[in-house]
Amino acid sequence: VSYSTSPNACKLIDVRTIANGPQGRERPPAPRPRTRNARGEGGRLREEIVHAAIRMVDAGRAEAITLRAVAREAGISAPSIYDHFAGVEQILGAVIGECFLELNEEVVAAGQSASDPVQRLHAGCEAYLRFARRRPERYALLFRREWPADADIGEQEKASADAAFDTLVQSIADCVRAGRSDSDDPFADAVALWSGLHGYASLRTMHEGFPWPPGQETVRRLVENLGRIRAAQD
Amino acid sequence: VSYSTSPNACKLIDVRTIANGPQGRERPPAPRPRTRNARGEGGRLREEIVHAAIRMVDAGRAEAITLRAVAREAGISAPSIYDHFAGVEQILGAVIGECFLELNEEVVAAGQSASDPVQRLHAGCEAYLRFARRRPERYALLFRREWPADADIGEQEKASADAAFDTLVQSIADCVRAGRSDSDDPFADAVALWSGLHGYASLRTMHEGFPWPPGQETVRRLVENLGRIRAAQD
DNA sequence: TGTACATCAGTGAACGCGCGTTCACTGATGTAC
DNA sequence: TGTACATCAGTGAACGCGCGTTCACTGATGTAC
Repeated sequence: VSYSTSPNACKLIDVRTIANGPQGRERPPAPRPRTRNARGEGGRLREEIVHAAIRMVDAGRAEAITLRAVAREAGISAPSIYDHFAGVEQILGAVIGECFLELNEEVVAAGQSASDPVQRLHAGCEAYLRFARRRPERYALLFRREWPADADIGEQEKASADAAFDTLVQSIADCVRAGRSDSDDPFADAVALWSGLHGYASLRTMHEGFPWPPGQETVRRLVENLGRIRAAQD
Repeated sequence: VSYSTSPNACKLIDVRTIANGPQGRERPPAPRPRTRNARGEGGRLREEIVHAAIRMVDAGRAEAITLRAVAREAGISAPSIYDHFAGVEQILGAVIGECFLELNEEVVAAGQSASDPVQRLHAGCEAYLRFARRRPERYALLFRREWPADADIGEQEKASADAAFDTLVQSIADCVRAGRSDSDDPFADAVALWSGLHGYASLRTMHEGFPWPPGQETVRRLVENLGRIRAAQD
């Protein structure tokens, strides 16, 4: 049953025409009709809500995320949200959790790609910055907002964050073992390197007018200097 | 003429008591009465508005900044704003401009404090991070929000930003000249260093639970590695 | 096999609120005559 | 010196809007008897 031919749709249009008087205000964009989930599948709406919110983030409308706006984007009525979330903060928490997992998984995967430890370190850092460049709105959501107090970041997210940061620490430690880094404290140097990566990702997207050094130049400096990489001896 | 004894104040209270019915809702916090500016001094209100907004930022209520909320904080009626600003974005632009000047001036001043170039570099970077630690809400306003499109950052602000960044570049260049840095490109290294400082300032205030290395440890690593400082030869 | 009922997956209308913006106004102070 | 007037620095009431939240409801689908 499509929207334009359903009896309900006709009724809606009639009512609005009358309510708006003869001059007739512009009709709001027709909400695509949503076939409700089958019995027992009600939980699917939770996913749909989260993905509607992610679509808003990706479209640069993160600031406009409200309970009603997410409901509109998801094609449902506002009260339906409450079956799945206590409020808009919980939705944002779920969005942050999902994006956070995505970032961490990409970093970990990249950190396993090469055999040379210096290359692995570069690959992990580049993966981090690639995410920030490919999904600037998601990255901003993750690192330029306060996380809602009850974001309820789960064990899975915490573990993935630990794994991603550990990729960095271990890469530096591997470089030390291979005689390619002078780091005296891989953890402390990883903290500094993460700071550098985040700062660059953040400033780069914010201040587009700044005369940034070209290409991978800054990443290279961050990784080599903060990872205390020593030239290969071959 | 104090609020409680002025005829106007009495009238207001009466009206409210009647409007709220006999049960009487809680009265809103009495707005301290504001003696209006003298004739010809109307421009002062602009400053008062900006400082009301800064107070809100410092109180952690930056997200709650609206035209009406700023007016309340300033002790004036909402329409009075329009004599001085086109809207809340212009207020925020002025706030950002003022905070930006403050940060840049502190960095420049610190960068002139010592005679040893390595000490000057450290001093400038520490001043940057000190601002972020002392005024975390202002720092977040400057670097974790989009700036309003019509923020109208003036020439003065641009010049001070250039001066502050130049302090960084010149400090590194001075270190090179003094044989204390291996930098082959002070500008590119300053970009990396600024990234590191911003990233650290930003992450440090955001993720308080993280096991940050103690004290100045991370700053030291950022400055020495990204500034490519060589040990003194004495 | 039929049928009454329970459950599920939502909806529509309504509420009170704070918001941005407009409009006509107020009351003190300076100024021209 | 007096007085009418202009200007300045704001105010108060009102508007329409989108918001979060509540409530009673709807209509399809499964289930017990």
